Amino acid sequence: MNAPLPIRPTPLYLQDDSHPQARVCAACEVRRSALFGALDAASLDRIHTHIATPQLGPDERIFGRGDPGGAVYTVRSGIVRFERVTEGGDRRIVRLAGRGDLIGQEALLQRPYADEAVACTEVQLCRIPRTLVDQLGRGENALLLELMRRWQQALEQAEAWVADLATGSALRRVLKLLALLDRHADEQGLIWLPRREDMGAMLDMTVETASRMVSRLRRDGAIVPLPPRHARLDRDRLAAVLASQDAA
Amino acid sequence: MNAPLPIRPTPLYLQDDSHPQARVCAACEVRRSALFGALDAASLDRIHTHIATPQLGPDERIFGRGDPGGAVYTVRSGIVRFERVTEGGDRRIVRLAGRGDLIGQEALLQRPYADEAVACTEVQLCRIPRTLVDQLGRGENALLLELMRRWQQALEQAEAWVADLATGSALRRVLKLLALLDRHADEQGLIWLPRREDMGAMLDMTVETASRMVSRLRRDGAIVPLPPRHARLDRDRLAAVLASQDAA
DNA sequence: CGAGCCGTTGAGGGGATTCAAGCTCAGTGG
DNA sequence: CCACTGAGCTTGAATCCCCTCAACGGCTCG
Repeated sequence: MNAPLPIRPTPLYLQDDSHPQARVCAACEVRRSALFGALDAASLDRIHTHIATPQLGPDERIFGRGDPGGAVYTVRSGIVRFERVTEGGDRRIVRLAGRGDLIGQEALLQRPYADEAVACTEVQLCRIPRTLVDQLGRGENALLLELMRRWQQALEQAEAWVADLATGSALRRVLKLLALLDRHADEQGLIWLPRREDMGAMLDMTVETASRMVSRLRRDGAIVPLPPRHARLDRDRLAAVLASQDAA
Repeated sequence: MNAPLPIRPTPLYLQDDSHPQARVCAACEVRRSALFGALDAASLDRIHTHIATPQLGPDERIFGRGDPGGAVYTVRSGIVRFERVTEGGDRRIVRLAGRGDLIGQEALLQRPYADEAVACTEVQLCRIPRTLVDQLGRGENALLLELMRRWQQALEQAEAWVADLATGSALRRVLKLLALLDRHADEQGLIWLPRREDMGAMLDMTVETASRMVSRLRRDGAIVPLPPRHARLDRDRLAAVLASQDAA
């Protein structure tokens, strides 16, 4: 059971004669960090009609690997995972995206999606058709800069994933994952705690090992699992465990 | 000992009154796959004077993590590795770049470089000052598209690194690395074979384990090391070993 | 209430690390 | 010319971490 996300009311100063979706876009709480934050009100007004804001539940698919890329998405809330199947035949999660992240950028290059994108938590998206960005790209330079910034950000996240989550002992990798998830904590300070099977797909370990590590941290008081799929972290104790781990 | 790379003569039809560097750019053997392949001759003529073509030997540094990003580079030949130091304190190679790849894209966003870039083999580069792309970006759309394409390519390589090189047994990871290096083989079919220490930094294993795996493949006749730092692969036998590995 | 999924824990075995020693080879200097 | 040296590679033995296989408990749902 996942509690529905709160819906913010439209600010009063925007309840004018604009198109409804334009008001939603302008009021978007992630707009300052979102892709279209780079656009002025006039540009926004030209495109708002084509932007959908789909909402998905856990384990619902956003797009699949190989699907024709018809749109890019901005993550407004929630966590999205990118999966692919290794040649060995097992599922591997290669990256996570959270609030403000841009996903499915391949679409802008008229390419099929490279990975399967699946919602981890309840997820709110902005769906931006590819053609929309195409025509904007002709004139607006701010958008392109913002786009490149996101691209680079995704790249750095992918490299950080290799450096952090694919390195060291099982305990260390779990600690790093928790640190990453902590950056996506909700307003009550709760994190999304993946199923052990998903943790295995992220960290290349078995469900048993993932369970053992989480249990160990739970016994140390560093994490308090709050089913379903959530937990509270004690950052200090986690840091202490990580430090004692590095010392060894 | 690394043999000097062959220098191609300038095609006859280009020996006109152009600037010398313009001729070099136009004759560049990787141009069709290079960033500026998207530009026409006129644009090329405007910028050629500012493009340097540095040449580096093995283990020479191209840029360091945190350096102010003054330029992007196209790899004309050779292999470049991206390193960073994990919080654990040990060196980790997070990606490789080869012919035609664009490196240091952070510079276009006026950011410092995210990783240390080091030449693995003899490397030839095109150095493209950031300001040059800035002014081109205003008018030329083809360049921007090409730029985004490369960005996406780098991202996909990073994700494939996680899926391939950070997954499975030590033998499997070594096999995957060899397959990757094979795609950068030179004209004689030789690959760059990293030092065991570097293999360890790529695959998160010890030098001893890396050595054991290479030795095992050598005994199986799947790889013939040709010091210094090179080897010849038997693709069929490598595939056979990989298959028998997956079966287990 | 039984079925099924998920998480947990234990026992045993295997693969990677750790620690250690010996090897090749290039460079150096007696 | 050749011992000496140090870096890189290889191999062995012991240890340990993680995987595999197995069993069990809590929970949700039909």
